[in-house]
Amino acid sequence: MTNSTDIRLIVTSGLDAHTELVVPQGETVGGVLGRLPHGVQAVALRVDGVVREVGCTIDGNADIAYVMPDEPDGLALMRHSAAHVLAQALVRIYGDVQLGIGPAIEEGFYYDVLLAEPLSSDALASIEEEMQRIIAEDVPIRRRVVSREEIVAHYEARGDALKLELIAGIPEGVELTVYEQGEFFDLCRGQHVACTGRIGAIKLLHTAGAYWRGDSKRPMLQRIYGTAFATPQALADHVAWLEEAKQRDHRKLGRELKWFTFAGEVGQGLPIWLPRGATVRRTMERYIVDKEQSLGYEHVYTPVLGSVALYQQSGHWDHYADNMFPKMDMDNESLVLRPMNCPHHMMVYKSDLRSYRDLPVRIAELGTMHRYEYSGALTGLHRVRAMTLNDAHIFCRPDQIKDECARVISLIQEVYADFGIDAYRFRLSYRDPANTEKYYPDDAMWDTSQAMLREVVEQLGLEYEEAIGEAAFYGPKLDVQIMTALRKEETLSTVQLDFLLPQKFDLTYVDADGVKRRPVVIHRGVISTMERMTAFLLEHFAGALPTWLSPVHVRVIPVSDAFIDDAQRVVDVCTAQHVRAEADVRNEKLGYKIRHAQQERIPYQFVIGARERDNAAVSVRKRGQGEIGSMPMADAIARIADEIARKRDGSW
RNA sequence: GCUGAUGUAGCUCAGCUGGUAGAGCAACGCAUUCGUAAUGCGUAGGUCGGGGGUUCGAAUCCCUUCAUCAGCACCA
Repeated sequence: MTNSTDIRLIVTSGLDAHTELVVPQGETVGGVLGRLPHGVQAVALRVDGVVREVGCTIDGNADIAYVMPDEPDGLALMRHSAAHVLAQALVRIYGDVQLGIGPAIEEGFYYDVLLAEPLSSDALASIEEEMQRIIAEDVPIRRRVVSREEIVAHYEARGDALKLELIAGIPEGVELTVYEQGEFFDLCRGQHVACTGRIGAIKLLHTAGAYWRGDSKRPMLQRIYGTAFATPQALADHVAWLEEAKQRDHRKLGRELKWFTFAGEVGQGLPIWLPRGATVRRTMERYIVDKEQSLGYEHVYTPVLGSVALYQQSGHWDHYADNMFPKMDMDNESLVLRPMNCPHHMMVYKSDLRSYRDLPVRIAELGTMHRYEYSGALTGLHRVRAMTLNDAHIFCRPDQIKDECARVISLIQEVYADFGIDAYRFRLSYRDPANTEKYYPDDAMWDTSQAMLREVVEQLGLEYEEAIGEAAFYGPKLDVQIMTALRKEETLSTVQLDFLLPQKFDLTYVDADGVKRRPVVIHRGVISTMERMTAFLLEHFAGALPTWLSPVHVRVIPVSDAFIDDAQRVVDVCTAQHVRAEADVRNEKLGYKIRHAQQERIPYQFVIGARERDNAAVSVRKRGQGEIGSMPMADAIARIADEIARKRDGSW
């Protein structure tokens, strides 16, 4: 018989789906798991869609599902608990450690701590050992509500100013909870796994500095990064992946493939494009300029220097002076290396009287600019101090905004298809109204422009996410976010609506009624900077870029010295058809040269021996595919030329 | 910029507690004239990131400086 205080639970998905269970009202998640066939494998329950840890009670009828240790929610619980175990280990080993915060993150967890001594990798190893011990002890993790007095007294006794500050930041009246495990407990909102033994496999990865509460004016703590997985195998797979990721690092590939270098003699963050990399860059530049010109963009050249007054007028000086190279006072001017191209393009617009019929005016440039990035921010080609942006500014009437944005978005989509980039997301970046320092203060302008951008994206039916506080100081952005091969998210393309610079530069056009009106500016970058795009492509393709973008399309390999002249003739035919080819005439064996061509990620190899010479043929090898066989030279070259022209690699 | 780590041949790295620098790959030379991911032998290459100090003696210990890496903060 069902008691009136009983509740009915239905497992809706996963293991034991469709199982029904009647339990007393107020039964715990742990109790429910104990009654279900596979409940012991789960780390928590999803109750009506909400994750509940084992100590939670269930107070009414509900749909439930297991939270398994290898799914994202389960991993998050486990990693959060692992962070507590890390803290417990630190207290055991060091005693007087102040604990900041220790959350689960995307691929693991960290804990920010204040410790008298810096942690060496040996120290990390012994902390990890202590963590293993705590996990082996399999102590229960219990949630307990505490009074403010009790918890404050505890942390005062421990001298933990960090925790005391966190507590002080929690409003009166909010319930304070701690999670206890053995002799240790941590102020925490939860949630956690049932006991330390439920934490599968852990590994501490590295330490780093991190500002307390993310504020560069506050002290720096030691952050210890680690990760946890359900099984040792899953952890081993992750560690192996980290190793593989290192092999795709664009700095490593850029050096190996001789695309670019950095020289201390030239300066920090100032890339030197070597011939191979320069060929890739020139290919991208010619491509995008041709494409933009075909779409009504007008390409210009403007100088890399600009007057400080120009940046004061644009407002950039107030926001970014610290990130510009210092000004040069010459004659009666103060000049800086330009950190962006917008003001120069404003002057292009202002060079003529514009009528409503002229708009939209689309001014584009491969704009070289220099920014004083903080030394710690410099990373290969990804963050540099000298860079060239595929930049453009579209000056249009308000009624043209949507159409122009739509055209930019479709350009972005075409370009990504040609570059072989298929996974990307759209992000609307808004201002953070609370951050009055960072954004131009005009609420009406922000409301209008943010709403307008959202409308464009919705009308195009694009999926998007929203990010508060990611806008430029002058307006909202539509950013195109891509996930790099190293699983870092970054912005490649951007479309920005700007009502501010037209005011600042007093831009006008003459409308149909003869009245001067204000145009709107759309800032947009499609292939980003040449530097950043090159870094991205190297990592994304692990150096093996689509044929049309590869620095060398074909390596011609004579079987022996006797065929050097024949190989050279093949190179000449390729070159005449704009197929980038070079011969490997070193005195080495065939297999050796093929190996090298493969390692250099050259898309095609032509092997030339007696059979080929006698038949005007080449023996084709394709990167990643191996030997394809002999075919007439003219056919092979035509086919590759066609792939290059279409920007699509075919299968042979 | 901040915290920590690292810096040895073009590249990847070895060199224990101080005793005077080594390997593989690459380069170059010679032999070989080769059929689809490494032919053999040989040669050359380093004031151990720079500067200062301790010491009879420093790649090794200390100080300082520069650069790089991880992360933080920043990213128009």
